[in-house]
Amino acid sequence: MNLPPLTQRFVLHFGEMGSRWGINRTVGQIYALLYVSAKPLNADEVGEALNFSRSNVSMGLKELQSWSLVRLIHQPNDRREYFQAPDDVWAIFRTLATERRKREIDPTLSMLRDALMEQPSVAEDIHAQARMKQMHAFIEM
Amino acid sequence: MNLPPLTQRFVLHFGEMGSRWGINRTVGQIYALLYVSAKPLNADEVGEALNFSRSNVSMGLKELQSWSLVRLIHQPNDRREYFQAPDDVWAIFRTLATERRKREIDPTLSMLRDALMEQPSVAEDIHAQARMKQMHAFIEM
DNA sequence: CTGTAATTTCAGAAAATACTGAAAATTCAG
DNA sequence: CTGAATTTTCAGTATTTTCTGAAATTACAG
Repeated sequence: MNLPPLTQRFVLHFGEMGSRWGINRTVGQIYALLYVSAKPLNADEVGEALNFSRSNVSMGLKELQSWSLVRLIHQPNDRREYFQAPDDVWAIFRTLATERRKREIDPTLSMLRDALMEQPSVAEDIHAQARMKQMHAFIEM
Repeated sequence: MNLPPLTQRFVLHFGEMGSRWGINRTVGQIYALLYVSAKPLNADEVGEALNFSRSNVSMGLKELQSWSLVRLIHQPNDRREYFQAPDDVWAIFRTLATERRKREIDPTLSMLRDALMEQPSVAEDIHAQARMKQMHAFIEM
């Protein structure tokens, strides 16, 4: 990895941090690099800058696209795909919040809804269901 | 694992979900079990209910305590340690938000602060630093 | 104190996840 | 169409994380 010092710090930090989020080191670094880059980069440039295999970059970019965190664009007279991170920090935040709800909250809500429909069959489950109800009410709000 | 049906569903779901949060399956399941349990449980009971080794339970409970998600209590005339999940859902949410900030936001803020003090040495880093400034301002707010 | 019950630590095994290179698929200029 | 450029897929390998059993430590009743 051969990046200017500030960029490198930022990229490495996001790599570490990535794992505390749901994303992995590679994906975190790719995002960080695109975030601070002055111009869009193509997959080869990303791989070169971070020393990742081309296929790893491809997968990482796919994941970032699925999170809507990077956008794919084309340069005139260049067949390759270029990527950039949107620069409006507010928009990034909203995107992240939405995606996170979709992945972390919604499945739980639906599980709880299902469980609340059931008739508890033993004493312990009566209490358990009551607790689930509390949680459900809270999240719904 | 031999749990009543609703409890089991809840526990398994939290296990899966755990990985989307920063916690692992085991820890997620332990928390879920304590959350729906009508009474505090000791480590052996947890291990028995979930089929985890005693040491795994010990580590999981440690982690949950470090997140302030479970509380350690003692029963009269019983030397073992019992655990329960606080029942105020609001309090749980606040705890989680605090812990999450501590682990996910604060380190980033401090890295950004440091990076903003530096004098960029190359053109790319000038732009990178400007982007970091945007991010810093946003988080700070 | 002493001995037993309870908890924690930790090195290594097991499982899960991430990463790579090679091959397949896709895209598009000519 | 053709074929070169580009991207994607995927099976296998490498790395990281989780989990366990055995041993060490701690807590406490008598």
